[in-house]
Amino acid sequence: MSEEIKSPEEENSGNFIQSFLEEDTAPGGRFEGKKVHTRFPPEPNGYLHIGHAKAICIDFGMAEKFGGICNLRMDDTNPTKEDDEYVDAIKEDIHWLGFSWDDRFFYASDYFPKMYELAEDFIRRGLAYVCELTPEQMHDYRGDLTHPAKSPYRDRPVEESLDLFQRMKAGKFEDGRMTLRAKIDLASGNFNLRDPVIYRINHLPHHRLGTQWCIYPMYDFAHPIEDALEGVTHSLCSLEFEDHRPLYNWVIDHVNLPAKPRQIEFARLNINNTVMSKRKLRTLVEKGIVSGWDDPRMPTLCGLRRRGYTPAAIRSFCERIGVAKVNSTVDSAFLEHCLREDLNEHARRAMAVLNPVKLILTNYPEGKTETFDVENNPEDPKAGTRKVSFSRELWMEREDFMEVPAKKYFRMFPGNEVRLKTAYVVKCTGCEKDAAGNVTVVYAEYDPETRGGSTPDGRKVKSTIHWVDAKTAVDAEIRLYDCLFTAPDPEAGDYMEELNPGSLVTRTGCKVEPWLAGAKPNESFQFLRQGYFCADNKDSTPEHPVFNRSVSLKDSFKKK
RNA sequence: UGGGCUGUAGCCAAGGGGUAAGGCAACGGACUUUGACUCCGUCAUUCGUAGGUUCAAAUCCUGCCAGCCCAGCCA
Repeated sequence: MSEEIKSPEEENSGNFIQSFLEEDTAPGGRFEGKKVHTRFPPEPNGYLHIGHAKAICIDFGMAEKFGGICNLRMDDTNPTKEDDEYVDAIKEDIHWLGFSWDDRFFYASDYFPKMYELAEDFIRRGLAYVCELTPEQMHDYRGDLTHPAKSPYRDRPVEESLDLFQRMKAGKFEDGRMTLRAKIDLASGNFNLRDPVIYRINHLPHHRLGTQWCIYPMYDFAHPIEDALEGVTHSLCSLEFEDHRPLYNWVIDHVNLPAKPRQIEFARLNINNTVMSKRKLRTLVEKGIVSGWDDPRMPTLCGLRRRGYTPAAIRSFCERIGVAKVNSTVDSAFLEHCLREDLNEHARRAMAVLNPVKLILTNYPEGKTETFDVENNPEDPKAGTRKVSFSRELWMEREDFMEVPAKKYFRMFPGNEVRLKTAYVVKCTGCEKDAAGNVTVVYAEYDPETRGGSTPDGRKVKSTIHWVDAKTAVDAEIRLYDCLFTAPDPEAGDYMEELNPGSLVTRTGCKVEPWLAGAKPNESFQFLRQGYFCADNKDSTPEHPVFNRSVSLKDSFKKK
């Protein structure tokens, strides 16, 4: 009875994180009887991009799958680059993707008092000490792959460390003067364990606490505590934190908190030819190479949104690429596929001529106008129909006409019949050209017997082309983005200077159906055979509609 | 050179002793009032590599090779 249709979630039949969660919540498991509790912990120092979308889908998705919950937490432990602007943008983008955290929105900075208390406790227990090495000395003393680190202050008396730490907090020392370090293992092959710094002095004002603090906990100390305080069971993060897990566990083991979260790492997302580094994206914005974080060429969520990408497509993509520990690079064609799939189902069809040339039906009465009903989406009858006007003079796509047809070309050329979508079958009779040889008008005769586009005599018409009534058409600007902000060669290393701004062609004087002038921003349309477009949410006005192309259609005719 | 992690098709990715899922891409073909969509078919005798254990190995064992991450008072 029920048809076996694979949903995207079923496509990949599970992943290793899921296995861990099943294990941990099963009888006898580490978190038996507890509900899975994850968190998404962005640092508010930039906008979220498609790479974060993967993490969000994993963090929120896994919790959801196990009937658990996921917190949203701003990991604001370093005031240097953080800003409230980013906090709001991050929340908006996650909501847009379709995830919610209810009342579980937190700031790491909320826990500063508790963290300070725990740090003092570490000192008292001989687990931490104040170190006065300069950053340069610290580096020199760190040792190397085969030689252990040196730390002259590690045996400082507890009372002395405590006093210095309290004075650090009181603002008695300038930035960099001293640090608090965890006393772990100077000889460890894992550098993170060579007495890592856990508190540093920074007199920059914090984005929400101002100058309340001048010492800030480091990630390795703060993060496990944040997780434990929130009752997180599974702290999912990316592969580069694997080496930090022993330190994460060390903090958890030595801190007296009931929750014992488990860190699990997975590979972050790479997409070929796509810049996926927050630092580089920020540079593009700061240097003015793009118009902002939401420039439609950016792989940021707000950029993709403005470009016409849908939350459903992005989530489908994230679910279908899977979760593993291999560093991998997903083909950008797959992202595009997921978008087309969603848009094909949901985007309304519209007629728009990107590169117009006049088409005159010489045997159609002057001054006459008729109206056709066109389906808004043949994939979805519920999308209804709309009225389209038709008269003697129309706009057609310049590339839909060839005076001398190429082989395998079966659109408009003298003597050939084509169908004007939903209107009539017309036969091309010729064209008019200017002095330079450019086609200015295409002439054709319509067949009154074919109203609606069907042929009563059953003859086949090879091609159907789109058009817009010249009498009612509206001028629009259409931007054809053919790729995201790219690096020409992924192997190029630090290619900041070589970033390719993405291929962008702006077409003005495009002709669109009149109702499109009032299109809602971010609603996607399929401009027949030209791809999917959405009204630009910033530059579009009712007088001057602007459309961004999200993705083109696959065209099979281009290969011959 | 020390530590950690990873190798299954062009790209993702399941599978964890019983004879290589699925998706993308590609390529055929059918259908089509979008050269789109949809549909059907093809696409790994073999799982980095060399040995070993076994009736049976992508799965277990050993060696080797390759790639990624780590020496911030970033996260």
